Amino acid sequence: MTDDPATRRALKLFVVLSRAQSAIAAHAARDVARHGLSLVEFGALEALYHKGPMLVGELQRRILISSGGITFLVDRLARRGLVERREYADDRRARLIALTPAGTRLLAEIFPEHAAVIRRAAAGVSPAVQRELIDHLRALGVAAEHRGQREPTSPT
Amino acid sequence: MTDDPATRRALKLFVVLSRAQSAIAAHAARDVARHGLSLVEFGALEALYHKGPMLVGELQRRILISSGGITFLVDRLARRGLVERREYADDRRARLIALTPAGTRLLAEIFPEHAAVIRRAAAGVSPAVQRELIDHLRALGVAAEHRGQREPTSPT
DNA sequence: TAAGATTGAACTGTCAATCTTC
DNA sequence: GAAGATTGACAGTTCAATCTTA
Repeated sequence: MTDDPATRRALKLFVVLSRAQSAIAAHAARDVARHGLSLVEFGALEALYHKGPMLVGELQRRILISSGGITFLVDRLARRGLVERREYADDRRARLIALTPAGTRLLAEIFPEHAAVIRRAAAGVSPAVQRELIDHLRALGVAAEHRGQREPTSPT
Repeated sequence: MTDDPATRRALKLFVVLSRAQSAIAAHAARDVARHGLSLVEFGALEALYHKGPMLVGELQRRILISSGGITFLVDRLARRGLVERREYADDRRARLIALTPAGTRLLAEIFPEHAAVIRRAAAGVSPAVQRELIDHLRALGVAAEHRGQREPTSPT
């Protein structure tokens, strides 16, 4: 595979990181599916529920989806009466997305149980280990993101 | 959001876990895209490169894709001449998937640089922290997977 | 000219049904 | 009847092009 121990370690880390993420995501997805929602749909609703109305682009960056994807997603949620588009006076190109009363009610109903599902899925490791994981994963994520800031243009 | 500290911690853990995974995956995807491959395509080729030929179902479980998805993926890779389907004498329902010489050459060419990309993406945390992360994420992932074994039937 | 959002085409993945072999 | 693989219909995403406003 590779001889260099640092490289082997990094590859292993990426594998276990991906597996753990997908194992917990599977629990989360199964839970929200009971209410006819995908994980991405739930993520958008949850962001609006906890942060309040936000611009389409803000929501897009928060849930890591393409610009075309966010438009289609908001369409879907709007068609189901869970969110609505509002005009944004400060910049008439932009639109504000907000939960409708029905959307707010739905989230108030399903969020607590969803949070409990995540809590149980993570309960395999102790609180102390969870705290360590949070710190270290945050550092790992931030560093990896910053390394991506510079585009893959060849240095002239 | 939630008052219970254990629940808050688990939600936070899931968020940083997802962000770290996707930050590293973004580097990996950008790297293999230079060769016209998606991350899933690369994952399948890499499995075959390091483990040798395997049954369709084995490959499917290894890269976490649906049964329809694996057939479509193998079709794509076969059309590009990177893998081939072989008959499997022990069970004539099954098929063995193997890299072609061209597929093997491609992986020999791109794997080292890909591994280096992952190594650099993970370099934001020290080797000691990486080792801890590997152990704890493995425990977290295994526990979360096992909890999924029993279906969501209510306890009687 | 650029930035925010949307559109339409193309692609990738899932799901349920099916075919073959066990 | 069950298991391995495939198929076809469909849902969800991305990408490039476009429209509107800054």
